[in-house]
Amino acid sequence: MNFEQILKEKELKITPQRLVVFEAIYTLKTHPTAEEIIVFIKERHPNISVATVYKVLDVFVEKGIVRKVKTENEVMRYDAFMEHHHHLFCADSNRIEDYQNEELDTLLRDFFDSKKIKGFKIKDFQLHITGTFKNK
Amino acid sequence: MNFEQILKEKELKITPQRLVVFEAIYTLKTHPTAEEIIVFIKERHPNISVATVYKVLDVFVEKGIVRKVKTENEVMRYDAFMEHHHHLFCADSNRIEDYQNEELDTLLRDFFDSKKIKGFKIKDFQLHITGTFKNK
DNA sequence: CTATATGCAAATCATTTGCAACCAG
DNA sequence: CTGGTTGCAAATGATTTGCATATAG
Repeated sequence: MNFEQILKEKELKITPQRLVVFEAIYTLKTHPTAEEIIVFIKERHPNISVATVYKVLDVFVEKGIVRKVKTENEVMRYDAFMEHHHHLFCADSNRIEDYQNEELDTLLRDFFDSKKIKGFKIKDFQLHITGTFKNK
Repeated sequence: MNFEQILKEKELKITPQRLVVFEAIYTLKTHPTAEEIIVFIKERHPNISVATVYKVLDVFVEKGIVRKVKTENEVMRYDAFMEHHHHLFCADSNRIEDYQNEELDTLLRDFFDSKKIKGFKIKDFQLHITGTFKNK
């Protein structure tokens, strides 16, 4: 894949910094943190600014070149509901709702019982459903 | 549910602060942030310390009384892999791997086609699979 | 009593911002 | 040229920490 091509398609200027951030993300295949990307970059381009890396990453996410992975945190949120359940995330706001469905759980459990994931032992799974709420 | 009972079971001392945090989380049904919990609490107990709320929440999570909801952020992570896919989260480390499976996607798509979620329009879904990696 | 828990203020740490200088198109 | 980009240093904001004091059991 050609970085310059992608930038051009997204109507972004081709700058050395952007190419370098691209290179870092594509070389680090481990869902790197911004921190890790910065370390990687600093090794070969000590002059690039931390703020610039963040800015470039923001633009990339905005343009759909790169995706943020949902992980444990954020502004941390707590859920008192301890039963196995899934979540509905509103695409337009911070609203989150619980979603529980026995049938879905059975479906998934059966699926993973028959189709194991090589080298991975499943403890639990949770579906993150993104969309929009109609009411309210 | 009896808060004092739960604390006792978990071998935690029953303190007014813990009861108040409990009350906040159970009253706020919106997956509150620590911030929101603190605001709620401050209104009725202006004397409780912010640091204490964080400490209490940490203990609750540790003891399995409350759960952190996985959301967009954390120390933010970026993924260059833009195709629809799921994630394997290592329970013991920060390792995350992509997981892609056509069959699973079809299964889920079919499920949600027949079983709509009331008041919610699904745009996308992503399965967060937690477990342990055998190798490495 | 004694280990735990709390409160305070200072410290951390990722991320953001403001703004002047820079450079891609 | 000229607006989009960069770099710097300072600002922000959530969360944590150290430590002296308070308190549950």
